[in-house]
Amino acid sequence: MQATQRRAPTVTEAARRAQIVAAAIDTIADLGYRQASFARIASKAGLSSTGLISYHFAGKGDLMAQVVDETVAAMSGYMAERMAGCTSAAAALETYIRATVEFVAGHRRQMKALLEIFMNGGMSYGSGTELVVLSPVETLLRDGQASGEFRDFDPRVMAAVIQRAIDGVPFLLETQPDMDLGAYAAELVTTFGLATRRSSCDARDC
Amino acid sequence: MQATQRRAPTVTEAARRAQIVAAAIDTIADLGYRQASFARIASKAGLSSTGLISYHFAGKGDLMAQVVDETVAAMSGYMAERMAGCTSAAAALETYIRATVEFVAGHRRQMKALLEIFMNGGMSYGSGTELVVLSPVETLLRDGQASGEFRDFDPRVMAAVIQRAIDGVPFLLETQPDMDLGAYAAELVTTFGLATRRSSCDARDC
Amino acid sequence: MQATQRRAPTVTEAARRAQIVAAAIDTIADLGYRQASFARIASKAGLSSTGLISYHFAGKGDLMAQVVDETVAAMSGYMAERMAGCTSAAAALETYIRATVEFVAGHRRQMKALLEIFMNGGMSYGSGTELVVLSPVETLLRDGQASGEFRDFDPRVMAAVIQRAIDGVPFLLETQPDMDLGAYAAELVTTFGLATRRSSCDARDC
Amino acid sequence: MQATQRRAPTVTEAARRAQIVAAAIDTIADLGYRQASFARIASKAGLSSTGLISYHFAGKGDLMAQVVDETVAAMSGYMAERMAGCTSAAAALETYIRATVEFVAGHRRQMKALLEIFMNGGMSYGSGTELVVLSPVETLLRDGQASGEFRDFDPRVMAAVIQRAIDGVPFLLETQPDMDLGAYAAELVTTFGLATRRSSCDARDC
DNA sequence: TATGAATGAGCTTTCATTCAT
DNA sequence: AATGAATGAAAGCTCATTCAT
Repeated sequence: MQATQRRAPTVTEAARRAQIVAAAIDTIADLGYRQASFARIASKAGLSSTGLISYHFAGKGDLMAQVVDETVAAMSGYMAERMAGCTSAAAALETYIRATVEFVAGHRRQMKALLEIFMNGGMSYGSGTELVVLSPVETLLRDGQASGEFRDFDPRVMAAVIQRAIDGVPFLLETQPDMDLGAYAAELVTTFGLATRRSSCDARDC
Repeated sequence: MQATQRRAPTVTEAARRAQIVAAAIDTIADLGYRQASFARIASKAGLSSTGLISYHFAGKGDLMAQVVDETVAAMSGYMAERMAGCTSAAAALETYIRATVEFVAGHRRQMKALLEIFMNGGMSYGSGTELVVLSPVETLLRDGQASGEFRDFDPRVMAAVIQRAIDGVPFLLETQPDMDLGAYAAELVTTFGLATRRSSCDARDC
Repeated sequence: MQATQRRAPTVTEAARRAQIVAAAIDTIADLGYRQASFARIASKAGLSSTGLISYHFAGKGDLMAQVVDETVAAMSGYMAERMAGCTSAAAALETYIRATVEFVAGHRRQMKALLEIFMNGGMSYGSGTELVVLSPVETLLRDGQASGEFRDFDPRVMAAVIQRAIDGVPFLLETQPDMDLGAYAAELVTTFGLATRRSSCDARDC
Repeated sequence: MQATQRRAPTVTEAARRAQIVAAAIDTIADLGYRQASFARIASKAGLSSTGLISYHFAGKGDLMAQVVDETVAAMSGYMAERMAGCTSAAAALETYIRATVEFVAGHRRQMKALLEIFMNGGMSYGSGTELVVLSPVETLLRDGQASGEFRDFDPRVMAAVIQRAIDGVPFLLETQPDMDLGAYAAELVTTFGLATRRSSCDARDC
């Protein structure tokens, strides 16, 4: 019952938990959520017993939640760093797209695991992702509309569209592993630039 | 035996199969792919044993393939009807978006089941979706570029973005069940209209 | 329940039963007893339903008993013909060995099926074979001892040894399918000639 | 997990495995291979679930292989001890026959199980028996021929005949449980003595 | 006489979890 | 803190058999 009542974790415990979480990510990425049994995760982690996982985590759901938390935290940190210093909303959007694509491309195994968990575990896509990940884009879009940079559209819908375009990267990579992600990001930047900004004609008084 | 040698199916058999497929869709939609065991599907269908499912289908994969086939066939029929008579590529794109959103909204359970199967079963998203569902959009976009209606973009990337925007409807509906789908479709039409068409400035020789 | 209460079988019924028995032999010979399910037998017989087998036979045991009966009857007929006209016991033994080896070699599928059933079905080797097949050899040996041709040995033991040597042919054929069965029979004839006959030295007053 | 990665087995594990193997032998001997399901073996072993068998053995094939290994090892040890110190080939053959009959008679349940597995499991009689059990006799016979003790016969055929005569003991015991095995062995010794040795007439220059 | 349909028990295997040590 | 052992439920699948037509 160690994992349920939150006390300060020892160093050893933290290390074990991290090791197990890492093994879980690897296993899910390699074999998919369904094949990622405790037995296989323990095997990949070099653990002698599945009981050790049960000992450190309250259950399978708990372990998966930790995988999600860790991955989302990593992404959040990366994004925060990259987004700092953006002046205009348009620039922020471009940065957001490029940075996210880059992160997704550089953490393919984590993203695959994340996706598998969202689709498979009880964790619903809506309740998890939308609140944590969707929001920043929507905020960004609202800011752009307020400042007059962006045309009038439903920010929630546009945010969903953009987010899903970015989240689609893993799928594309599965089909075309050698895809040029810089080009992909550039396409998205152009596309959503055109889709969001006030018409350049208007701007140029046509 | 039934499932191994292909004969002309009897009326009774066709009915049973349809009943089982329907129960499978319901079960998957309600409980998710992982919980959709033969036992639960049989229970939902009011069958006496899981053996009857094995009797009518070669295995779980076969049953799931039938679910996919049936749903895709329904969507294809619907789309074919709606797409007929589109003259310009832009009109075709608009119709495609509106029709697909409508269909998805009107067949939420089937779409949920479809998604679960794609994510979970052996049926890979890439091999399944891309060929069956993604392709028509890409073709449409290529046509528009060839005719000069659309600007120069990567049609595969744009197709993926559009398709994912549409496939996202079920997720949005989960969060906001009362969402105005007509408005959503209209937003998408506007968005991808702006994103794809040759700049109006160019058209007016700016 | 047709198969349990013995009435005169119609021509059609006899044909069906023979067809099913033949299919059972083929299936067992090809796949082994364990894989020889009603489904597979029906499939090999070109039958539309396993129910037809249940209709014609009281159960799986009954069907297997028919396979045994039919094969044993065929062998008995063949042996009776070949054994006719043997004068001395030694000649009879030689003929018995050669004829049985020939029959076994010429009906490998039936013999394989027979063996599988004996080893697998409830039908015990002792109760079935010993009474039906073992006896003639024992009788033959006793006759030879009575006439003074054969030395003094336990006829039951010798009969068992001879019979098992012959029954071993299918096993040898499995390992060495191109084995020369004539040579094998000749070896057995010599071996059991030496083992059974009164010493030639004694006969020649050494 | 246990069954997949080979570690040094603990005392407890070894005991459990031995217990399960013993229960498997008993079950097969009592009910035959086909009825020897994990459920029945577990029940006979007093285990709480079939899962425990799967936990200790990689599968049914693995368990059966252990049964075979254990039995063959026991027999090999017994035979090695008994065969030591045989000088002539004739003496070796006699010892082999007597010792094997004794062992078979004293381990009827194991032998029955062994036979059932050979006939039923994937373990083919040819690949298993011929190499492990048949060979020593054949070698022995070849040695006797080389030394001039034995007459000229096909050693493989003779070995097969001898081996099958010995393997037939369980069947005979099934019919006549009170059979005198010493007498049986003596009969075999005499029989195969006559069948193999160079004619005494030749020896005496007849 | 024969068929398609249905049944329910049975199979091996995998699983997350618990527990004594 | 960690291990090996054990548990029992659940999984997908096959089977011989029954039955209405």
